[in-house]
Amino acid sequence: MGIVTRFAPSPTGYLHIGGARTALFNWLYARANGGKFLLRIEDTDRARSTDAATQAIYDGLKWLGLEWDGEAYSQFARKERHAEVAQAMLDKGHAYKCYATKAEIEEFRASPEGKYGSFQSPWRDADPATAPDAPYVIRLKAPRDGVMEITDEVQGRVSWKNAEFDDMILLRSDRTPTYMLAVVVDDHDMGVTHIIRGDDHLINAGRQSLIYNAMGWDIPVFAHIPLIFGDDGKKLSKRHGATGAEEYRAMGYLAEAMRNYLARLGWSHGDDELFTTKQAIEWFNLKAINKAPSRFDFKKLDNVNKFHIENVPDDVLITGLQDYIASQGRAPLTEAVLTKLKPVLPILRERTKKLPDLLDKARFILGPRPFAPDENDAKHLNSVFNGILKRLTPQLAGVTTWTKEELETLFRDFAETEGVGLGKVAQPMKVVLSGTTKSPSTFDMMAALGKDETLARINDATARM
RNA sequence: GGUCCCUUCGUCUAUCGGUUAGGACAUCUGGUUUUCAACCAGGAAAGAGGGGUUCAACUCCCCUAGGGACUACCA
Repeated sequence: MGIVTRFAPSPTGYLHIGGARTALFNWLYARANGGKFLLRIEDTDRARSTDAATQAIYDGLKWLGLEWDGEAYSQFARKERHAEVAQAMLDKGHAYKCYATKAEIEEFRASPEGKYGSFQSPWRDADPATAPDAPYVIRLKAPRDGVMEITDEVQGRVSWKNAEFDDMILLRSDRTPTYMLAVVVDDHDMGVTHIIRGDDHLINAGRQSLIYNAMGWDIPVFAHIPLIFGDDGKKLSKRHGATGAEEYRAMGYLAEAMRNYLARLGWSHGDDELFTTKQAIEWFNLKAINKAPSRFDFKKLDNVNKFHIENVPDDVLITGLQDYIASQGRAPLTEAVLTKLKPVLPILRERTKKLPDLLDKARFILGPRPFAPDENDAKHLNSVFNGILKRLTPQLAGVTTWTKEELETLFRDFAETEGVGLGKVAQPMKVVLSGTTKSPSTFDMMAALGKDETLARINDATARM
């Protein structure tokens, strides 16, 4: 029973992080059930839609690994079909032409009764013979009695009195469709079986069901997911920090981590917090989606990111790195660099929260020799340490098994005979090897660098002191 | 104003009538450590309020409060 989901953003900006999660849920559900995940750009608002925004949505989804099936649909391109359906509704008597002008409607809204009820068109039951030769909109002839009930996979059963719904406009006077019409027609034509979207659309599910019924179409399964808020419980906006998916790439988050964090925000699988996308696909279901909105927590995201930086396969990490670098407008890492990087990846991944941190740590293997010490770390290369080096270097030169463990033992013994803490020796050595103390462990670096290179760097440093 | 939705530690959440209400992040204390850090041990921390139903309610029902969505020829 082919499941079809869709993500339908309007291209008026970047890909919002809330939208990204909606897309993720749709994607997860489709993948979990062997279904299709479709993308539709809701570009019927010509004034606000831009190609750049459409591209930003594509880019954001691609970065997040949320590949859609087939070509993306353009809602605007389907306007003839929308008009056709509006006409069909007219023919079936479920819609009517309304000649009320915008001025008349506004006048009604400004009036006392306009404060409460919605606009009731006098043309609903008017004799067609009295119709003027003037522009008109096509309105839905919404039922006045009865109840509209929908069953939502997340919200449960929700109902409204039909009287609550107004005769919404289906086709504007310029023959373009409104959102309400376009969505229903497109979802129907695209064969969408499950509509997973933000719960700001919950009422629209009722309105749209009216159209489905009028056309005699099957109503899809609804799942209205709660929105994401900022840490203060208000709608997530710029002042909370990043709201665009792209920004997270630029900050150095892994797509795998974003998928994990976003999936876990509002959905759960018992106590599982850290999981792969593969697991998320296996576990995902609509029933476990929470009904309450959740707040975005950067601290937790950092923690999730740290986990994935540590555990993701090498090629995924490299891809993430390249994505990050591209987001900074820098040239990609070359093959030569990657060859140097790959062997030290294990020591780079430890204790790193974000991709730029990892790159910082990689300086010891990538950076040009000799290293000019960082401003804050230059103090380590003082005369005392110079003396220490004089006694230590010969010992190092005599090492036969150049491993992390052997070196650590040697340093500990050495520090003990010197009568100083290990930190007094190992810490300045980091500056010698990398120019900074923000590096991997001293012994990891030495082991990775090899004996000759290590000795050469000590030489560089003593020349400077 | 009206309609609809939501409400467990600071945060994300588990619990599907019977638990000392569990976990994770953050936080605090102690330990360890060559580092931005990490790790180990331990602590503090929650069912919005009020009524019901029931032998028993975080869990079911109602009310109140607070938050949110919608109420466009936007989507």
